[in-house]
Amino acid sequence: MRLSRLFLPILKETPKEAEIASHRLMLRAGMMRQEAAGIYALLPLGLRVLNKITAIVREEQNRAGGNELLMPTIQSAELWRESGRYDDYGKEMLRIKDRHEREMLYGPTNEEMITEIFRAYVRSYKDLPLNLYHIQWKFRDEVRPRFGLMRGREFLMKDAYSFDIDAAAARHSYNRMFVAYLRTFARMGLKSIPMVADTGPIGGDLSHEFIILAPTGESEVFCHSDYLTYEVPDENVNFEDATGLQTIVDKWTSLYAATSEMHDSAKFEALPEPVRMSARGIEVGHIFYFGTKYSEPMRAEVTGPDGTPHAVHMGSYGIGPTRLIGALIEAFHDDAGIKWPEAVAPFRVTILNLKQGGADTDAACEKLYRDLSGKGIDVLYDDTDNRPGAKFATADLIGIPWQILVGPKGLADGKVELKRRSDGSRELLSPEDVVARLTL
RNA sequence: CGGGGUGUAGCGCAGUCCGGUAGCGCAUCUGCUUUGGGAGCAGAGGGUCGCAGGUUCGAAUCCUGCCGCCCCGACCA
Repeated sequence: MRLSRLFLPILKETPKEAEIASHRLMLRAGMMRQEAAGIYALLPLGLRVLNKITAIVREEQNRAGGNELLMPTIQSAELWRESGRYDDYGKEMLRIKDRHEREMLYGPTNEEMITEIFRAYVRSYKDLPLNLYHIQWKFRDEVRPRFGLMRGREFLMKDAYSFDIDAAAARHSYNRMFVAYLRTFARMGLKSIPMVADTGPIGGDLSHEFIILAPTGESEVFCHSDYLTYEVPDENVNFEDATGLQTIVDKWTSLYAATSEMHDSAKFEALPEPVRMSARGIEVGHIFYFGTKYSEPMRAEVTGPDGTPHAVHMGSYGIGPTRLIGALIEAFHDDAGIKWPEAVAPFRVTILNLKQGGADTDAACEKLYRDLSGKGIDVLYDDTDNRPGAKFATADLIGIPWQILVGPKGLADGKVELKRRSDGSRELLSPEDVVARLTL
């Protein structure tokens, strides 16, 4: 993509409504535009990041055994009356009426609908375990939306639902998601720590929040510092091996870790002082096991080996991809702008032509652009006629992991400069070596 | 939902107290020069002053009502 043709409305000055880094930087980097309180349009750069995030989420859900489908955003009130949540959910649920005065709602979550789909088709324990998920927009009418995408009212959510014949099998399903979540966040460059969580209005008795550490995080968290050194299972982890998964989950839940709401200061103080870590965190995922809370009232049953009906044991598992955009920026930025991890960067590399219109620089940039694009690399070529300083500022702001600086000085020696955004390190290389380096 | 702010050009702001027909910086457009850390000079365009009433010869400014948005708290993927 050529920058001259990319719709990238960057701002030099910070819009006054933005207080925290991610909100400020998303607006400045032209990633999104606010349309109403807690409601945002994603611009091309923001959408690119979101798509990278959802691709990783999807891969890991599929690897763990999930089946992707897509449920609608609008749901019927009747379904929610059946589960008893229509009245319980309160004002956070956006209720609307269609032209026939039928009561509808914009889904804040999908337990009811997925249960309805499940019971319509699944009859036998032989069809279990089953994990269904989708990635869909949700609406929760937050009293006070804030922090840009981090707490919007309309947000994208990956929500998965598991169905099992009994509690033991459900525990295996829960563990699949637990491990998938560890992997999902790690692939984005994030260190996530599972913490025992309050189950809230969704209900149930087994739940973990996945918290990533960021200095500007919303909540205060307390944990054993050894979690920072734990290895995340690699892609060869066997999700069918219930015992193996349980071992991993046991390890990741054995040490103290709690958000401030669940914090037990006596337990925490009992830890040796050097391993006590208190930090700021952002919740990016939440998993629940809630047994038969929905399957009983909604009669989602299968016939068991004994020939009698069994209400299925369910779990639900959420990740907020739009929130993750903000969380990633909170975790990876400096005064100059965003520092995207490569896995989620909108472009992997950007070429800065420091003398646009110069015969040598233009030719060198065009060749680099062709060569890198030809290798399937997401490359952004800054072919605008801005001065070098402006190009540096833009590249740093939008946070592309690799910058290739092509200027008359270096080209005189046949060299261009490869700069790494994350640590600012630079290296003088021939254009061929740069291509080789980036295609390793 | 309580408390506190705020609304003037795309963005950041001044002007409001003390009424006289709207200004600054950045951005945008044109031209020339410039090209390794947000360029310089010259010129140009762009605003129903959040909305609706009212007071007045005259309202961005005073009065009344409404709306939007932000921040702090209680609540949450």
